[in-house]
Amino acid sequence: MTERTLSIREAAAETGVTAHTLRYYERIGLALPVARAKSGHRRYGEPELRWIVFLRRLHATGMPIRKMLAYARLARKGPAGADGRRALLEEHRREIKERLGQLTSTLEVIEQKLALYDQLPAPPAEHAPRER
Amino acid sequence: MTERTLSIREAAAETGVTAHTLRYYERIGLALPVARAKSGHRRYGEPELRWIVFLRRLHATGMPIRKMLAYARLARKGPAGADGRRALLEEHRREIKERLGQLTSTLEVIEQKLALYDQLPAPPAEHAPRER
DNA sequence: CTACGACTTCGAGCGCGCTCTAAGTCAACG
DNA sequence: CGTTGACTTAGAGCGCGCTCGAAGTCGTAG
Repeated sequence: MTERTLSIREAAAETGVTAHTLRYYERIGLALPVARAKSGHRRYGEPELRWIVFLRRLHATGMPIRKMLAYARLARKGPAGADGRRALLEEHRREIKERLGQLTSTLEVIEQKLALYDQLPAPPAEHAPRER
Repeated sequence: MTERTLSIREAAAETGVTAHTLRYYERIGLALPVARAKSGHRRYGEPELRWIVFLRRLHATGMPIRKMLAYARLARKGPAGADGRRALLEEHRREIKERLGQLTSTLEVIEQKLALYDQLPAPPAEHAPRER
């Protein structure tokens, strides 16, 4: 029943960010001040880790820190912030879908270009191939 | 048969970047020095526009400018740079696929969270909902 | 008791990709 | 001929998201 807690180094390894970044997130208010050992050292539990991982997901999919911050503030308000959180998530869902489309269409463009390298005797010309 | 050329402003509108950015791309070597009117003003033709659009696609899908620069240099070498260009494109294809996976899995996470807002009487708790 | 190493805070610094400013030139209009 | 306005260059500045350095504290090993 002992709760497993991690040092900042371990938490960093677990979440895939650096210890510097964990402290940074805390000081800008993206994460709450975490529990401390009596030495003053941070101790991370499961909920903190899950929160960081979720933030990184949002960030990796293009959400800027300012928006994550807004979401974090709403989360701290509990039920009162539910509508706002939902709106932010819906907005981000839209943006993810947009990015998916962008990636997919560029993937196609690249596949086409690559196909040229396979099929042509001479490599495809690119804009202004001369070099002086 | 007259070639249609655009001013920097028009080219910017056409490609979706600012005139500032067009000049910036030229000075860092991402785009070749473009033709000039006798006034000294830049004149953009079709190939230049297509090149810029392609660069923006690469960039929008996560390619850093340094890599685009490497690609541009290879393109200027013509056939001699074909292998290198191909390798860069293949690498970027891999990264795009990775990003697609990341976006897709995060999209699922968000869909799940959103589903909670629809089904629960109380909104879902988030890490450390208290606000002092 | 001492030395070590992992932690702490605070603040400065950095790489990226623009973005903007200042000062000047040129062409066309009235 | 004078004004307007779109362009030119070179270089400084900026927002983002970390990243690092300095200086100090704590707790365990030898």
